[in-house]
Amino acid sequence: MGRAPCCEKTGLKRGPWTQEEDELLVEYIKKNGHGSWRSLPKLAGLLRCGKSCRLRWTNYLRPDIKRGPFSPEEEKLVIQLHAILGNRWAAIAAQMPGRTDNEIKNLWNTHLRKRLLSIGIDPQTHELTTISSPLVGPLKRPPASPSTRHMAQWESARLEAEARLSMESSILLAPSTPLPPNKKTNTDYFLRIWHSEVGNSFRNINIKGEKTEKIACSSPASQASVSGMTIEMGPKPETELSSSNPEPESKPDNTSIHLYAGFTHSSSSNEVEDSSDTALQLFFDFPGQNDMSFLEAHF
DNA sequence: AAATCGGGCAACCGCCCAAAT
DNA sequence: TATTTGGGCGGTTGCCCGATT
Repeated sequence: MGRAPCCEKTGLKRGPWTQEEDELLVEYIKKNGHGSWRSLPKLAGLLRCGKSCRLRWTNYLRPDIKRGPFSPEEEKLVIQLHAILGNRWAAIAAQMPGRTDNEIKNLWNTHLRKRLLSIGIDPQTHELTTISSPLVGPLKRPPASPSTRHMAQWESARLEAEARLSMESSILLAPSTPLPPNKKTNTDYFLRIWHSEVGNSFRNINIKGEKTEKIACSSPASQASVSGMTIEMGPKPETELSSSNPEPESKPDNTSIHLYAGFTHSSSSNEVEDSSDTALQLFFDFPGQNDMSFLEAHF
């Protein structure tokens, strides 16, 4: 079953948009909204494919687009979101108001990818591609599935954020100990993403039966009881290492959060080591200090 | 001054998915 | 239920322009 082309290719203009075309498109959308992209070009008096109009609008003409170079903070955010979401540019763009998926994709392909490569970080997995060992020299780390890694990172972020949130709420109960502003941002940021459509899509994938894994946490081993909620951090108990993995929405009970150093994955014990990987470190450090410094140091 | 090279970015292509029929 | 259609997305291309030779 073939698919009909989105529009007639003949007689349509292609290539760069002229100012007149831009004006026609903007004027039409301001008056009528875009409605059906397929019929828009004819109604707006444009000799363009509907797809081309949509692209021009969403990537260039939309009034809420923030143009200009990316700030170091934005670049940092792109790297961190890419570590979680992979090449899902639209999902990354959704977390960065004013930036388009195309812009972010271009930034990644032309700048960030090369930067990561040049400092020995695999831009797809966000892992160090070589680990130097004092005994045997550089070691090649075996690759892990990107989807597996992203799920694990999602889980890590969510659980750490929830743990922080519960700690913060207990701190807030004691007015004499004000909350550090950066901590609040961390929690809100990751919980916001987790509860967005992006996080939801990951939860849905999980429900559909995709492989899941226990989560990572680089926090030191400790245990705290906060407002009736137990937060465990540290090495994972042996009994749980072999158990099947929980669906992200379902915790063992609603009063416990377990943050283990290292995560397991049913298909590969190598991935237990991933808790120390650079991407996670990058991820958890956001957005307090300027952790782009590790990149800047190389350039 | 001219030719070549390389980076950046806008735009296109084709696939996927959900809604409509 | 099967098929069609439109929108959205990610990968890729190709043009433009500044830097270098």
